[in-house]
Amino acid sequence: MYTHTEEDYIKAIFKITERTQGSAHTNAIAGELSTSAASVTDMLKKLAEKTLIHYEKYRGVHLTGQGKLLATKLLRKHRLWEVFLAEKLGFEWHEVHDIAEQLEHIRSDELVKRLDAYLDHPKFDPHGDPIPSSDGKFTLRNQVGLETLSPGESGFVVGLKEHDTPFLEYLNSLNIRLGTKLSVIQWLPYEKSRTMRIDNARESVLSFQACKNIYVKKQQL
Amino acid sequence: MYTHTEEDYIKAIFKITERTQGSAHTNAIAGELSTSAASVTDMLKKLAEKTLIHYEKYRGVHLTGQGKLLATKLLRKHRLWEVFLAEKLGFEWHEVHDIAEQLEHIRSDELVKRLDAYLDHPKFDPHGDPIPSSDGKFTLRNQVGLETLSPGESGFVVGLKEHDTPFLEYLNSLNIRLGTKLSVIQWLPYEKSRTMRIDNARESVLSFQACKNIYVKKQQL
DNA sequence: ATAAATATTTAGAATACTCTAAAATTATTA
DNA sequence: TAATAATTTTAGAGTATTCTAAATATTTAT
Repeated sequence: MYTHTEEDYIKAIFKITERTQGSAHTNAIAGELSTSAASVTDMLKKLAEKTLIHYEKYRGVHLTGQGKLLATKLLRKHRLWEVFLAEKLGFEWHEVHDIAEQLEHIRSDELVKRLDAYLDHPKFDPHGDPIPSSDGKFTLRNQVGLETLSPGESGFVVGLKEHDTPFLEYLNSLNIRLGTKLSVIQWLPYEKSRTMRIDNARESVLSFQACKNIYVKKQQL
Repeated sequence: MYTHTEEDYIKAIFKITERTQGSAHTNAIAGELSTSAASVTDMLKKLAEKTLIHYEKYRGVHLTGQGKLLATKLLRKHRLWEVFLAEKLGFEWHEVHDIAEQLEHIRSDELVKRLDAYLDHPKFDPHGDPIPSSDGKFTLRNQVGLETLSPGESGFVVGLKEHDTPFLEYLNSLNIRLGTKLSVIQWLPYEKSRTMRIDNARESVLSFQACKNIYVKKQQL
């Protein structure tokens, strides 16, 4: 069994290696967990001893198979709880993360199994992120960044790249959520922002940055 | 904010003072938490500093108003989660305690509020224990121990005194649960056990000890 | 290729919680 | 009430996690 803290480190390492496609370095982990590099070094030694990571001094770390399985189990729990909070308790998508961060540490395989069934085996969480199966497999999806759509093209929101609270609240205020149809009206030269029609109704300008953070499934014409 | 461990101590003290109507002594707390008396002493000092308990050396402790409020908040969370686990996820009553023990430490007032509403503001948990309101009030009930019923009298199970797993599994095997109707057929001289009719069907012998652990609402004749 | 900048590790110490063994206090009992 | 038993506290130390500051290694820039 692993401590709460060890689990947080494994999740952070998983997140970083996803992002960088390589190994997670001390400072990156320290940044992710808002702790000091020295604390990270201490913990890396411990995690290496428990064979959750491969660790070479000064060279960064990556997860072992065992570490990866733990990471996906945590991600699975986190995202299942997010679905529960959003769908059953009616929380908004920006409210679910912090609570799920706590719930993901609850230890009970049976609980996860029953929660999954109760929620009807969801494949994606309220932010559109895929929920790994119990053996660590993710459902893939053909999605593109909203910024790749040309004027005249449309897509449905299927996920987000980053989901910090301010961004989620901003999307909420524009009535953009999972499943929302977005149609590109025009590309504006200024900061590469786009004019967008939202669900065939309201029109709004989205920055290039915002578009890059929104994944859509392209509507085939 | 209090640590997980501090919360466990407060719950233990609450439980003991409920039982003994007085103050909780070091050894009792150590027993309840399966820890050493020395550890308890350390923690009592800490809890006293945080004004959660009144503590006099060698004299035992009792909760302050602040401590009592914390204890009932924890109990509320624990029991609401038990209802969730039993009613929504289909766990048996002997399976819910350990998981709820973890879930009760999740910090979010909003979560408790929504969970309560989602469960339709339950007043009792799956063992029949009352769920305190958010301001710490308990719903009372006119219940008596099953051992007080004379032959010919009947009652409906509304709660249990102790609920360790073996006892709960024993009751399960007899098809005794909350709401079950129990009719006393006769008192047996041997160990004061009773012959009982269960839900107007099956007949079974219950020990005096078992009867004392079952609370019933007497059926008025 | 060396100096400077950056990243990482080590050393030493702090906090939270735990323990065993010994000392102190309170309760029992005869 | 004095001796004994039981309980509680203190002392000293261990594990887990964290920190700052100093030392070391690596990378970058000249």
